[in-house]
Amino acid sequence: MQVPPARRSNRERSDTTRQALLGAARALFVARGYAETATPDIVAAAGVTRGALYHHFEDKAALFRAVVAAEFEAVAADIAAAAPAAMDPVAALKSGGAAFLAAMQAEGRTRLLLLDAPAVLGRAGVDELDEARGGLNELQLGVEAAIAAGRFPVVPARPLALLLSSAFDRAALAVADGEAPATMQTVIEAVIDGLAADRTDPAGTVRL
Amino acid sequence: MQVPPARRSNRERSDTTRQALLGAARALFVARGYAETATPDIVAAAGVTRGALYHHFEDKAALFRAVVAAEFEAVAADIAAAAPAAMDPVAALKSGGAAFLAAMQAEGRTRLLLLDAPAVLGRAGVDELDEARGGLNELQLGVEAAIAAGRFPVVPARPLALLLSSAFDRAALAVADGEAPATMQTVIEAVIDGLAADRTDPAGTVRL
DNA sequence: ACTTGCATGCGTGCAGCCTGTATGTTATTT
DNA sequence: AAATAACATACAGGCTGCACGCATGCAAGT
Repeated sequence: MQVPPARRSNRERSDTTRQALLGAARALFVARGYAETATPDIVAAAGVTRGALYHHFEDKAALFRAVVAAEFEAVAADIAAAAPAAMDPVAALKSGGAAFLAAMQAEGRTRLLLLDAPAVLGRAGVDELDEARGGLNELQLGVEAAIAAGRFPVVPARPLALLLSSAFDRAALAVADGEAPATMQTVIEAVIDGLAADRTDPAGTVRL
Repeated sequence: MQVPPARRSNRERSDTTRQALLGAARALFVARGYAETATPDIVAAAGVTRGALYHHFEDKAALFRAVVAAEFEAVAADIAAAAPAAMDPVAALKSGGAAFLAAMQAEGRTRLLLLDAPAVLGRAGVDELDEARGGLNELQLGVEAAIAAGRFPVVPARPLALLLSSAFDRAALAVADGEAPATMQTVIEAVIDGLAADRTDPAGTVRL
């Protein structure tokens, strides 16, 4: 029997093709990297034409940006899903780090967010997307809380958050490359504990 | 008057064109990034033809790899030039970090080594070049020394070195983006001091 | 309700550029 | 003088972004 073009609203059509493009693009970007992935391959996998791609996205980089934005969203969601919330600031940083480490192990996530994204979108572009959905801001708030509670040394919160974020990223990369998660988690906690231990020193301990 | 082709040895010819290519490529990679730099532009700037480029380098990525390798070499040289050498392990890490931070401020170095290199050569490829000329190994040795001296917590040295290296990188990036070097240095020292402070705790201090 | 006009979603073809290689030419080494 | 290294030139294939064309959804007026 004939299939009458199944009258769909424009909104529906757009959404489905956008999703198809984003899905196909993500898979190929992960498998081959941004530079090695050609738009003809993407649209073939998505079952549409290049016309559709360039109708929905300004260019190949814009498509990539959309994929990365969705990925940040997913990371934030994964972390939020595992959030125990209210606890002391230092413990919160540690458990947040663990949650981040776990969330980043989703297939291809490290390549997408930590390898290709900075080169394609620039560091600033990545940070923008990251901050748009929690990420860095969340971490900075955690650092500020730890400082305010007197558990961390009094240093500029944003720069410290940047360094910690970078360390978390590298840890995620190491795990994705085969390093034991427990090992990286241990080292991360050593760094955080260090910052915290530092604090109690002048006031709460006596050095012999 | 005529310029007789000035008989030059093959070695000389190769060296000069290689240098011209590396120099021109570096400048363009820094100015526009790897992906946006075309080989025709590189050879035009170098005053040779694409034939020469593909005679000396397997492909565009190989040329980039050579540029990156030279840059790591330069970083190592800059750091070595500022090395005060023998001091206590923790102080050595701090001064090493400062030297690294300063060395990375050379024009375009952060873009080359921290943004494009990971995407083009892969994390493993970058680490390989880095280790080939000191870099990570140096840092790992420093960490091992601090641990051996009982100044750092007993954690796997390599992973900790990775995290610290990553933090240093991010600090260099921040400074290149306009952040005050003193600020980043302060934060880095806070992290290192934290790791060190941690250590004296069980043995050398009494917690009240 | 109908149709008229416009906007949206998408397919197709084209122009320009870029990479890598094959082939030719000149200079150097042996 | 033969062989080889250092380059120059020409070419093939592929990719990106845009211009254009077509069909369908949609909003308004009557």
